[in-house]
Amino acid sequence: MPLFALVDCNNFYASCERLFRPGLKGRPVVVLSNNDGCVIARSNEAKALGIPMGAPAFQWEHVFRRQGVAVFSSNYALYGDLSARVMRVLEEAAPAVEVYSIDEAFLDLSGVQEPESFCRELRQRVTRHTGIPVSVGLARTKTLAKLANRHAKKQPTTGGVFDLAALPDPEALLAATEIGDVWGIGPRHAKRLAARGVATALDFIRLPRDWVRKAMTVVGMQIHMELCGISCLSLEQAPPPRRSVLCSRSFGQLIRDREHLREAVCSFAARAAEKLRAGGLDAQAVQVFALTPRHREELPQHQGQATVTLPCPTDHSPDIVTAALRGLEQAFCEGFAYQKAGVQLLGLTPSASRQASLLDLPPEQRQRRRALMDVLDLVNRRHGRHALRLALAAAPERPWHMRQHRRSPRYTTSWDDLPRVGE
DNA sequence: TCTGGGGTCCTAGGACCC
DNA sequence: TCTGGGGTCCTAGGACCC
Repeated sequence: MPLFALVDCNNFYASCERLFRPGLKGRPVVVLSNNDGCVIARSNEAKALGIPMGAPAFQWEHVFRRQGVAVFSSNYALYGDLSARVMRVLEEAAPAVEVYSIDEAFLDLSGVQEPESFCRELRQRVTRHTGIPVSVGLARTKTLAKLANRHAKKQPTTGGVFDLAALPDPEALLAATEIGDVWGIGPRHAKRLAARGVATALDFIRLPRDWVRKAMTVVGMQIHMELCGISCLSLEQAPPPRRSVLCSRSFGQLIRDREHLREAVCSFAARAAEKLRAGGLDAQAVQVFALTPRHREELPQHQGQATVTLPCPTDHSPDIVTAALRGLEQAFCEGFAYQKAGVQLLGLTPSASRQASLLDLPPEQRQRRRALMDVLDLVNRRHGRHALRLALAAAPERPWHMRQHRRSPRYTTSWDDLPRVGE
């Protein structure tokens, strides 16, 4: 019988911000999304103030001020680095680890004696080595381990570790879990299920599996089985190959002007191409989209989108930018005020296995193009992401660039931002 | 004034081929 | 009057996750 543990960092981004500012201990902390748009992480104190996940920041500004909430723009350089440290501790301690997201990992503890005390020891180890608090849920399936983890987080009596597999009556926990809180059940399915009288995870497992399969596809059926203790999802230690690369942003102010949108799309395409090369991949197609604001019904709405297929797979920034701008010509409509745009690269294949094609350039020209991209990436790695950019790409001082007024220093990834002790 | 960004998977339906 | 069938590939849309 398999045994899974889910290790999840508590309020991860908020915990990261607190790490180098001991003065924030016990104070409410929130972290905002890109563009300082909405709340994406909250310390327990912030949760206690009733600030919901996803809350638009501007609506809560008065609470932030009145309650002395420490507010941060998101600082992914910091979170990514601390995440890697947490994962390293897990990998050193556990036999098999699947890094599931920036703040979560599944462990396979099938052969481990005394799994619960193993997890308690592991939990302390992570805190000792990284300063990040974590919770651990144990169960026979990944979906149940998620549930166990929620319980470990919410119930202080668990001491941050909860073993559902050792419980004599696991149905009690299912009965206490709202269906929308089950991993894989989103708001749409929760609503449909509610209409059928399903309020809890226990109600759900009592539905006939055939019905679930029909109404919620094989994905729903797997959730059903996993909640019943039948493991369908295995530990994935090697990350699956990427299928797409996306770069999109909301703008600090609406864009009506075609030229400005071209600049933005050019920057996004160039950034997407960098990510592509970093992963050693080529793209076969470039998709561009431009959207008007979702929450402004008084404005005319438009969702423009176009896909351009490349003559042959490439990771060359100018090719990708050119294709993106062609796509934009189709997606863009004069007279609308756009709030967000993006470039997505599709049909990814490893550059190493690139097929020779009749449309390919002669070898010496290919080498020159390759060398150019190598230099571009090298300079930008050494001197910052915008050090070298294509002529069409937006200058960083454009007014519609995203807002990030409250970003903390890059304490762990930038020499200039190292925390100072004893000042 | 102000509501994120980056991913995955599944299915249905159309195009296309033989 | 009557107009095949089966397979594959691609895409769009929907749903979900963190």
